Amino acid sequence: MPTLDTLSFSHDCGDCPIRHRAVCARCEGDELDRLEQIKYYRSYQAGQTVIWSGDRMDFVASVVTGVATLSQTMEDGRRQMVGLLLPSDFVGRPGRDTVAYDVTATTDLVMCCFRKKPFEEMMLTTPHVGQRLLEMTLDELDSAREWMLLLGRKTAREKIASLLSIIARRDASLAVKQPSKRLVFDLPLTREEMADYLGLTLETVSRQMSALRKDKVISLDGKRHVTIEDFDALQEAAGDDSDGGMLV
Amino acid sequence: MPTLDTLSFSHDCGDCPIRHRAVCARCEGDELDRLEQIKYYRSYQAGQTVIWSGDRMDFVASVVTGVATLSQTMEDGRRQMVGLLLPSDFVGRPGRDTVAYDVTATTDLVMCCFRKKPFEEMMLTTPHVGQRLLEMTLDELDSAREWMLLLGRKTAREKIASLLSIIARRDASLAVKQPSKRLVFDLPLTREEMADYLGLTLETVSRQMSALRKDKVISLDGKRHVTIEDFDALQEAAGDDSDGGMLV
DNA sequence: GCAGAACATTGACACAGATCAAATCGAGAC
DNA sequence: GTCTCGATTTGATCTGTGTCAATGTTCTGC
Repeated sequence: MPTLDTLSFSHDCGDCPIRHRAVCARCEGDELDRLEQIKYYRSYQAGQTVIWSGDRMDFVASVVTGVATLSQTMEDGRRQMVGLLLPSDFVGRPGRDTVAYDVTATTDLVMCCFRKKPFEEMMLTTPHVGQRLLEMTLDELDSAREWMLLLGRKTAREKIASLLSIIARRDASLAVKQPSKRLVFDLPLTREEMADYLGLTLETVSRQMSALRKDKVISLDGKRHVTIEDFDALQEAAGDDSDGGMLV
Repeated sequence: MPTLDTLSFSHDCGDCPIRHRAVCARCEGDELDRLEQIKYYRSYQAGQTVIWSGDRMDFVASVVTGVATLSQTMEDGRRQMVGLLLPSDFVGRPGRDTVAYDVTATTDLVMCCFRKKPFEEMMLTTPHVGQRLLEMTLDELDSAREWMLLLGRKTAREKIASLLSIIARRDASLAVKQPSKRLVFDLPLTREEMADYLGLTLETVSRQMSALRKDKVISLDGKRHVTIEDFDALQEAAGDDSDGGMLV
């Protein structure tokens, strides 16, 4: 079960967005200065492509606000999303200089970038940055594997419920603090993007959203504003090996 | 396109199997001695479970000979393979002490293990071990994402062709050196395991294997011994964004 | 060589989700 | 307000893969 810890933000970072996931939590003095020197911000509009697969990528980055996706496309146009980047997520591969995926902004997006060369040099001299990056990569590998279970074995309804649950856990306005049960958030994805995430068609996504609404698991206000009426029922529908909390 | 480099063995390691993927290629003197001290071998028979999901795992390891799988199971028994470990592959997560997947030997298996605690200490004092581990983890993440495309968007025939191509590239007796075209190897997986890899049922796997045989893309000698009659046709059938070689 | 078990193939049929098509909704432009 | 266009929903139908069931093959131990 993914710990809330790895999923939650940690906005104690003031000026240094990469601390969103605490890459430099243990950096001090000099090291912070060095990070400051190689960092800059980039903004993209909803729908804009950040980089195309195969392009040279000369920076690594952390999402500050907005949502981006990684996706792969086959020659005939079939598309599969392989990464969903929410605020605090990291993108970029120290040690490789072209990207293997299209990176797209699905909402307006601000990223905090670090020029790659100096970042890599910093990794060599500052071991805990590399260690933190390893942890983050292992977490991503875990979530990729969870995603594989979803793609390979879950039904359409379970896929939708899983996606809503994933987004809710990270994105839900924490204002609504009722431990589980009702959660409110805005979907950062179109039906088509949801379909690309889940390995479905957009029509199936739409039908299953309607079905969950009819079953009173969620309710919709407009197309994007979602209320999860019963989080436990949603988890149930997601087919997750739950036990809800940390019991057992 | 996965480089042959990341896929090929590197058996220049003599006594130190972890060098299979060159974790300690740059280790010398003292460091090698330390690795020697914390290492030991384990053997498993085909079909044996190495560890169950949720168990404590107090070692990290490298596959010396044989094949192992990582898989996830849902409460109702649906199963998805999420990792395939061939010789030279690494398993284990420094920094986390329980496993999230069942690890199973699908053939007789020998692993070279390192006790985790001292291995982690070694990572702290020997940065290049951590760096190499980061590279390996990033490679695994790439292949997990390739796998996600397969699970989410490929047809049954494309899935089978992709799997055969993946195994062939790593496993094929390199004796048969004809650049592409004919390749011979033994499948290390049963039809059911192939199905768990691909998100299919074993019946569909069997039917598609028969179809590829009828179309003269492969031929079978017994159930397990496979000859790829036309590697290009197989790649074609896999729907891979090829261009076959390094042209373009 | 034979019995039994595990593994694999093949067939008939069912159904979840894809495809094709049409209707409806909603946000911005004017 | 209302026009427009993309996003979404809904409907009708088709199809690839799953399911259930029977049969065939290969390997092991005796």
